[in-house]
Amino acid sequence: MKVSAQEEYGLRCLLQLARLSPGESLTLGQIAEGEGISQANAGKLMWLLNKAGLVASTRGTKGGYALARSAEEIHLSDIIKVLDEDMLEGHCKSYTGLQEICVHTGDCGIRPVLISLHEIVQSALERITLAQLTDTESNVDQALYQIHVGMSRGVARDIPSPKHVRS
Amino acid sequence: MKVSAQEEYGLRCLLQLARLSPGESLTLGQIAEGEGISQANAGKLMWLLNKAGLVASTRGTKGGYALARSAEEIHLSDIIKVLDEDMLEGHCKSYTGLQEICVHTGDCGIRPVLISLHEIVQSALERITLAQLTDTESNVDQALYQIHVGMSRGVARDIPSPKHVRS
DNA sequence: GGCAATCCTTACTTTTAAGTCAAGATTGCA
DNA sequence: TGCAATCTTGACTTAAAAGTAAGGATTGCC
Repeated sequence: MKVSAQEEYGLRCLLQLARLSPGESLTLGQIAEGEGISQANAGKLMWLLNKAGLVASTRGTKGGYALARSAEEIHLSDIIKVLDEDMLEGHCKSYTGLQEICVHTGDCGIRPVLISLHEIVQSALERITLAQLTDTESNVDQALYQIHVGMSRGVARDIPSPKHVRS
Repeated sequence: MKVSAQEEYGLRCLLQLARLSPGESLTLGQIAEGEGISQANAGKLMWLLNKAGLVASTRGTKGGYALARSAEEIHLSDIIKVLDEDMLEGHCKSYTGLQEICVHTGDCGIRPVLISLHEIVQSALERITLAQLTDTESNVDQALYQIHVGMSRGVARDIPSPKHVRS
């Protein structure tokens, strides 16, 4: 249950764009340098994000990338959805997309759990915008802490508070 | 952000053991057959779970696997932790474990978010036991729905209720 | 028009995760 | 003791994800 490299770097590249002033843009070279990845790799990520309508690209000299809409209107859920291709679809194929068929048809105990987990993560991601990530970050920490606390209500079990939240 | 094949199948194998009556056990062959995977593959998973102290194995004829403690005492978080080797450790190495080093030292914006996400998932997993999964399952659906609802409190945003929860 | 800067796209290589195989070790039973 | 059933372990093969390379297409500028 990890964030893939594609998800992580795609998110990071978008973050660079989110920090630009209106009208500015970045070239592939600049984005790649900022993340310490190859231009080719950054190109692939930006292509995906472009195709999904999250970034706008202009070609030719003076070209580059910018967000397709304001950072306030882009939620992490949008981004992850794009970079995490084969989402849980199909009938009873494995959640990972590796097994096309599995022996558990219908009532394979853990499937509802996996789906619910996915929904929980998705809910969290829907509450965070790119704009929030460009701030001082304490903003996001607060939001995530809220979610954390929210979860613990109504269920009898202690949750350690996130260590990185500055009280 | 997917559940890996190893996590999914490991969990499923444990579920088989959780359904046994006290004193019973299953051989590798039985476990493998139950999941539709090869015996070799099941062997690898059980070995990991054994090493982590979640299952107990006995060798020789009449041997097999059983849970090392009661299903009520095994939380999904325990299981996932074992099957998802390189957890977020180290300094600023990528969350995915692929990049040993990255250019973002110190304040790489998204890291706190990734960690918080991980904690959110972990919190959810800590509230579900293997025992709950062996029940009618509506049990777990309820628990997860609670978490879902809990999250939405205190944050102004609509969350679609999980489709698979039978009202 | 010509050239340079840039994005676009496809095919390829490398690395990692997943899965397999086979030989070894342990136990129970006749 | 010997054999069959079982788990254990390490090396190997295969499949998927990640990353690279290179040529094509578009644009702006002189």
